[in-house]
Amino acid sequence: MHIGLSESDYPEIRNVALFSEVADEQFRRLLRGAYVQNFPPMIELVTEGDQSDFLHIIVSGSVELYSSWNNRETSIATIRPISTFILAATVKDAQYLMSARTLEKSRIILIPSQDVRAVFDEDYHFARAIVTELARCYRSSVKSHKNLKLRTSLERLANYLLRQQTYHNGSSDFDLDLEKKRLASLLGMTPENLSRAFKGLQAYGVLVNGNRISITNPDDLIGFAKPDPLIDDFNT
Amino acid sequence: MHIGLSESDYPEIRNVALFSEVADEQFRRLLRGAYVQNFPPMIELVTEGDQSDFLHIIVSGSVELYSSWNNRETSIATIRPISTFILAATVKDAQYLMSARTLEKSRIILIPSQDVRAVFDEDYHFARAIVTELARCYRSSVKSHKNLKLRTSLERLANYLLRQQTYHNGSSDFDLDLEKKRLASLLGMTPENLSRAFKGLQAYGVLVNGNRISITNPDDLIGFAKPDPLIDDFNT
DNA sequence: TTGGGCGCTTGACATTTATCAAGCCAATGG
DNA sequence: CCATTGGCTTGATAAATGTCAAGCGCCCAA
Repeated sequence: MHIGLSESDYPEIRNVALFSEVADEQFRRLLRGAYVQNFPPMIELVTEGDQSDFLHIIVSGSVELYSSWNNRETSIATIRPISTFILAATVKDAQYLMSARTLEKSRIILIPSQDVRAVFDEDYHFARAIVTELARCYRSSVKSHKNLKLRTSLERLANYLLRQQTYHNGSSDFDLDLEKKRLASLLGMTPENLSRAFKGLQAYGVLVNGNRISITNPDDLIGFAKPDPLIDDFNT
Repeated sequence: MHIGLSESDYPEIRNVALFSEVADEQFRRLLRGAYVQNFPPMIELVTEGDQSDFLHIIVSGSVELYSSWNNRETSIATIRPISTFILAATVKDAQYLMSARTLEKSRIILIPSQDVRAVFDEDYHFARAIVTELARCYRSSVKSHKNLKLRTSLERLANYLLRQQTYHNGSSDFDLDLEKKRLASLLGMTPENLSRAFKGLQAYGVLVNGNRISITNPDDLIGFAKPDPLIDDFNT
């Protein structure tokens, strides 16, 4: 399963925003100790509480960040290409706060954490990129926090659907790209409650057929969901 | 109310971790456009949605970060000296995601955001300090998220009290340093519910008398709260 | 000094959300 | 092919949390 990086992988990685501006010498240094691996679904990549060994970058597939306490578990985020995850632990040389598992067959780049910290110290562009990425992650976390505390589960679901619709270029029909039980956990509710919440959104023109969502009356749904860029726009 | 910085303020600011390693020249540049201000209680320092103009550093007093949506408001964090706040917006040159208000009379340093970004580009030590601080904030936010989703309100209160006890050097008696209605909002519950939650913790040896908390049976409370460093330790 | 406001508490009640149990259905593997 | 599994849904019920209304006590300003 472990495969060292070959030169043919370099252009793909260069395209990751984090690396696009790094000087060639530092770029090679970063990748010297790196691996690319293909993982099957449902493999635990990272365990919360472990020391940060590698910075992970997902190139294809999807990864769930989740956390456990006292026999309960909750999904915290779903990561899709091309993105890093758990950068903060790498930067701080600290324990992981979340676990990570593949949801599908996924291709992941692993860069030793110590190399990331070393190159951070040497290459200004890389440092800048790390800060930007960290700030983005932090702001996503704050948005998520606001979403949880300021909205009911029905409102969270409504806004989730609107975000998914945007992601699917505004199409009125699209497929959920998560199992419903994971979506429930991500939204902070039980699967049973999610099922009922979908029913509750029928009143606002949401039709559900298995994984297929149809939004028949967007204005109605928007009127209910009241999406807010300071919560729902993951780019700002 | 606006007071330009004088040289006598410099040592105080130097002690802020963010600035302790910055080269003299860049340090002076940072402070050239900076202000120190003393604010009365309940002054709104930052409004969510506004563009980030200044990096704020609290030197004395306390500041509440909060957020609103659809006529609801929630407290997100309380900031105490010496600490920055809303660093991510400054770094990204983006809108504030949270509002901030003083809770008490507070002394705040304001550094123009553009100077922060400029010195970041010039001074490696400052860049390193910013990344460390950002990572710390991000991790705090993740812990907070876990706290909210994995625990009931009673468990959140119990763990809050244990953290406060630690903060007060493990003393069995201490005063709450927040109004109860703000504590309720911070913990994601109503004041009524908080009032009942305090009653519910009597069973675990928590006595409440106004703002005074006595923890008569710490082991019992710990047994119930199950504190976890990956949620409750704000230093890791 | 006193009246009003505010924080806090309490009780009664409503709503939201979770839990438990059962059943359906599609996918999977023998 | 059938049996099993797991995801999903539904109904009944329970638990957690919020809302509304009232009252107490403290502080502060008229």
